[in-house]
Amino acid sequence: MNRQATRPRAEQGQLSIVLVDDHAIVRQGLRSILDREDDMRVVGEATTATEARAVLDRLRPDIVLLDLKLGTGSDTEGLELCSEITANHPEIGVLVLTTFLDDAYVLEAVHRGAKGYVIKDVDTSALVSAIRTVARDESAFDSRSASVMARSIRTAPEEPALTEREQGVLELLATGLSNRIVGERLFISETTVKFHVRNIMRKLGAATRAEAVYEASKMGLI
Amino acid sequence: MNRQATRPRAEQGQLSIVLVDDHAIVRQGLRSILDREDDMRVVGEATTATEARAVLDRLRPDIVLLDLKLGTGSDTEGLELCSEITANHPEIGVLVLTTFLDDAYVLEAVHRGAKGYVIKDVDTSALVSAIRTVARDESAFDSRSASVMARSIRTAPEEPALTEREQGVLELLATGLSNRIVGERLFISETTVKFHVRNIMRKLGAATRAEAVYEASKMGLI
DNA sequence: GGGGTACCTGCCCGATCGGACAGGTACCGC
DNA sequence: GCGGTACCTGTCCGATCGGGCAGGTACCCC
Repeated sequence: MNRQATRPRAEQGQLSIVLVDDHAIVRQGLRSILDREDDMRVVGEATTATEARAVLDRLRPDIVLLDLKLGTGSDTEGLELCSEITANHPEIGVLVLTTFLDDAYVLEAVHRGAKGYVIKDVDTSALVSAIRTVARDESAFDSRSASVMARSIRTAPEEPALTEREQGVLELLATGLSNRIVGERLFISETTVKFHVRNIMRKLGAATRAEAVYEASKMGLI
Repeated sequence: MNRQATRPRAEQGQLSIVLVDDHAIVRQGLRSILDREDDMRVVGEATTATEARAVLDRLRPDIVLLDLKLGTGSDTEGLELCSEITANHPEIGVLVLTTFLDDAYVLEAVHRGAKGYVIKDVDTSALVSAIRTVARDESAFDSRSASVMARSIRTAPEEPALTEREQGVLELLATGLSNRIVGERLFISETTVKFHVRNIMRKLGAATRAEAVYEASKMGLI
């Protein structure tokens, strides 16, 4: 790989990088790829969010390669970590490097300040170049996550955003309960349940409760 | 890592290994881990099923580390490859090494002759030991996939196993179509659709179409 | 031939749904 | 106070669903 004209900001002219990923295999692979680049240096690793907080506080790297899916803890732990890093250490560039492309995750990561989003099946040169891009404080999104963002912008106007009540009704719908029974469970009238069901269907663009449940399930709402 | 008593069957007393994975990072990580073991040797790599067929025919390794999720092609491409390898080269040990634990995938892989199933977030020593286990023609399943198999055996009697027709009906249900419209789409009568819908609900243990769609969505049927 | 399965169809009926009306309370920000 | 939102309730009605009944064809395996 040829050197780039840009100059990183780390101590000896090298980009310092921390890896946050719960897969030893992946960390090993990244190390071995990045160690070949003489302007990059992997200075630390973390396997959990807690570990990452400590490591980043101490090492203050230029770049964090962050896998959103950390084995331990909740699904959103990686996203929360992402927020924290960009809030507490705005000088650190967060490059999300994860396995699957999930529309919601891409957008969420961007909201939370990630400077790039790359899927793990990119080839090594694309990854290395994404890191250099983030180091220049530019955005590095692979073509697929970029198209997710573009689609989100095009279709952004209409956001589902269910209310708490609707969420509760939706969850009971998914278990196959009738409006009357849902009402009994939530201590509201059947009429009110029908009211909420209609709003849920409208917000999710569904024609029937079955489709609403399907869409909600796809979107991870239930 | 200490040597094992068992003797592998490769040419110079080494286990020959082929990696099949579409992620360059993962291949790199595996290489760098396995190259440290003096009784193992990575002799080839493949990123697609087609490539894997050619590589395996030529190299006949002792072990294949196979990622079921190959970027290109259908979701089942990895599984089909698994069948082919065990059918055409029964002497090759297939160790599935994949990212997520999916009950259906574990069971399917076992059916198709995989000798082991390991999730990528295992630590390196567990992986190395799984490879040695498969080389001895024994089974190497991590605790989680083993428990999936155990659960499947316990709950095996009742399997959903939708028929093709039911699958087709289910997919249209999820899009919010009524029985009548589903019938029009599939060129069958509304009565027949109702017949299938009832069978789907029975098999999935659902009381309504909405619950059926939810369960199916959770199980990855749609 | 018998048994199993997937598949297809009809009729009937009560329960439920989806939607269109028309109301109400409570809280919050300007 | 006024607008906005979330929430709650009712009545009416046609369409749809869920389930019980009874039948059919075709295929494969033993």
